[in-house]
Amino acid sequence: MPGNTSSKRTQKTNCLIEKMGYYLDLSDPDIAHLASLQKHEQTWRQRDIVRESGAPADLLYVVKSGWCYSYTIMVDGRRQVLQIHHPGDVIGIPDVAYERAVTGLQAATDICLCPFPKNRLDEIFRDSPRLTALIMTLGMMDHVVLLDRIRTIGRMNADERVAHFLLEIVSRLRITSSDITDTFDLPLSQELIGDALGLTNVYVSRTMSLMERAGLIQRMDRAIRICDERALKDMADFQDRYYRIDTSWFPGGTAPALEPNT
Amino acid sequence: MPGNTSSKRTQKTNCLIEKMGYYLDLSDPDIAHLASLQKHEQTWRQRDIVRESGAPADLLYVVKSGWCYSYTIMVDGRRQVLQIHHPGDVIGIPDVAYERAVTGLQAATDICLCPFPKNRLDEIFRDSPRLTALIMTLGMMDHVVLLDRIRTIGRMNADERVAHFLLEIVSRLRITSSDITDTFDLPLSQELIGDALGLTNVYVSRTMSLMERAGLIQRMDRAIRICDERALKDMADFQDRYYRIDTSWFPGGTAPALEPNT
DNA sequence: CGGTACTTTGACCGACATCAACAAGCGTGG
DNA sequence: CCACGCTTGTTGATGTCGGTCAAAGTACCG
Repeated sequence: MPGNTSSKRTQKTNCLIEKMGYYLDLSDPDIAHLASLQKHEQTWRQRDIVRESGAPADLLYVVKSGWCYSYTIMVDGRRQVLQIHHPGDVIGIPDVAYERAVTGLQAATDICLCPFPKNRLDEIFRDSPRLTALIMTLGMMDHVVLLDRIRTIGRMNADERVAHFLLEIVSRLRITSSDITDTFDLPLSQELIGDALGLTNVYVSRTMSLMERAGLIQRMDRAIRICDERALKDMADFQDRYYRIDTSWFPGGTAPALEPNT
Repeated sequence: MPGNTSSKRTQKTNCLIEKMGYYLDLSDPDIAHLASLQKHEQTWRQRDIVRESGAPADLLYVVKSGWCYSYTIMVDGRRQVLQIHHPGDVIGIPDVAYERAVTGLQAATDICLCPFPKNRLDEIFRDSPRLTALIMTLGMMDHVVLLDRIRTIGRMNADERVAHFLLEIVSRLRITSSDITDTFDLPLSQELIGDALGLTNVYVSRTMSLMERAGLIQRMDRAIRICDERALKDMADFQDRYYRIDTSWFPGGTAPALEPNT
């Protein structure tokens, strides 16, 4: 069993295995596989650029600690933040389809990532159909989260967007940190949040101030407390995409993976 | 055969195989697999709802002819169109992760789809790692297209959004119809386009009129002619995600699939 | 012919952007 | 220890892009 430190969020010995294990019973070989993806690790400081958009897309990354984000820059300099990556996430699955990275990758806090070459996926595909299915499923979850994001940006106004954003973050954190209830640290600038939601930093500030005054949330330093989760969920029409997935179709039933083929 | 119109575009004998074959040399067993997914077919009339959001997500669909789209409805009745599906597309890969469908699915034109149960994917995973990789890759392409969409909706103004939208459609059509150069039929109402781009039908109308007056596009009935593709690409910062993918990491090299494993 | 779906155009309005100024916190270097 | 720059958050004044509402025109279809 992956160890349990006393730290609140990031310092689990192995976030990836913990996250995967949340969804599925992992066999020993599967655990070994996952662990081997994290042999090499590398750290970056806050605001460091891990990978530029357009760079060769030969690496994937497992987030070991800290937060980072994928983004694109428009010709006129505007930025769109596409995804926030938390400990336990595998970054870059979509880039696998292309020779060059579609998005940039930047550190939101000091981070530790474990890069691994994308052809390592190939091994997993051969050795463990069950792990393959899980990795695919995690990719599809990301996909669905993007659909939610499109809906949010395309058809919701500022306060609904912010509410949705906060709820998504909490849901995500709750997977790997079951002790999180309503308060969490949000190490993201309002400019970043704005760039994720298609708003400006100024309007994010106004919106969050209003939400706080309305008693929906509370802010202490960079920590956020969700005061009225029910109300937030209602206003943002929020669905938790992280809580539960369908593993019924996975090869090998719900038991740990059997020996691969014949 | 479902009624055969004289139409020039959709009535290829097998769009899925054609599209897959565009990216990869397919082995005979692979072709057989793909063909078997399309044994059953079913037709819907324009505006019919194929599947409601929240329905059991046990089926995937291959589009045989016609256009349809995925969407979500907000509590206040507003709609966000998430994806347009063309002949050859596989619909519902992301729904595989969940027990219930995340999006609704509706016919934009009269359509013919081939539904197949999602556990059929399981077979493919076992039998053909190469086809597995391709299906995953197609899923990731969709993913990347969604990233583009987020960028478009989040940070671009109306004319840039429309330009991007049109270019994406042409790129997509060009995969399965190499004869399309600059003119194509666009069987989508402006309301639908607006719902896809986070705009209103009114403003889509205004925008397209302006673009026509500016000589960027030309409209005859429902057909669109891209008059100045260069200019459109520049204004929308458009990247073609469909033209070329990376298959170098696929199992079995670039040759037609070898016998699986060992 | 009447009904429905779709497009177009005009008048008006509002949500959010833009610009700008200020304050607070923090790391760095003297 | 203070000074400085940098990043971040807040608040106000003003502007604009796209929404809303409404009406009229057109095409299609039963």
